[in-house]
Amino acid sequence: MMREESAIDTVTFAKALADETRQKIMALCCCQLLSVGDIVASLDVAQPTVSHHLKILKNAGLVRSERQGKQVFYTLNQARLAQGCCQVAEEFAPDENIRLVVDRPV
Amino acid sequence: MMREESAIDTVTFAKALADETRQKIMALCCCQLLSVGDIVASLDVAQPTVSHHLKILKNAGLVRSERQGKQVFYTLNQARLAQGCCQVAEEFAPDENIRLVVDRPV
DNA sequence: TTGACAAATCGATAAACTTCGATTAGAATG
DNA sequence: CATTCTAATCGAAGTTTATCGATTTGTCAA
Repeated sequence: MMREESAIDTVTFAKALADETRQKIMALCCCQLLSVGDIVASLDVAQPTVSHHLKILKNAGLVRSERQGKQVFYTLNQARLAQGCCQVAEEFAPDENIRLVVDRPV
Repeated sequence: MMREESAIDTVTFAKALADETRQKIMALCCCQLLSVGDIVASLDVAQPTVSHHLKILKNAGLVRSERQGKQVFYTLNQARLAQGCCQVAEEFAPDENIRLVVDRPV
């Protein structure tokens, strides 16, 4: 499995999501491995800005990184993001029924 | 039903969640109707600060308010919160299966 | 209508955040 | 080892946000 099992700090989680540029980065590397350069090329912002946002996302556990030679590739940690969403919902909306459905087709 | 059907702006939603004081307010008026004074009494912050945060939460559709005489009561809109969580999960974690389970026991 | 009470708005201040140019660190290559 | 390429870090500037005291608005009661 190797999922992050630890609980997420909901403030850290929400702050990581609370920026348009970071949401664009998340959307970009949602289902793929992208280098920092790839992300910079896709988003009208400078390279240090992208690195800054990636650091915040990484600190929240929302992206994984992997060095390949000179480049560093990032990808969204969807499981962690889903976990954060569920945790927020469970904590603040206990009367609603939100579930992480585990019977995912392999 | 009378739920908010409109899609939530995920940046506005995340920004509304991205503050510790606001999360405390949400936790407080999660399952009850509380006046601004009640909230102020529970949270070590001044009344204008609470009003400020309530305005942000209200703007995001996360609380409902209701005047009763001199007082204004607030309560968390759990359905809206759950909707926002699901929307974020669906948008950024499409490979995970998160659902708003509708077969809620009446 | 006057007074008292509750909450919203205003204005100012301080802290946090975003952004970017310049520089540094790390890795491959000649 | 020098060079080149990629990404991280640094430092500064500008913007946004959180906070509070003071004031205003709105409501009820006397």
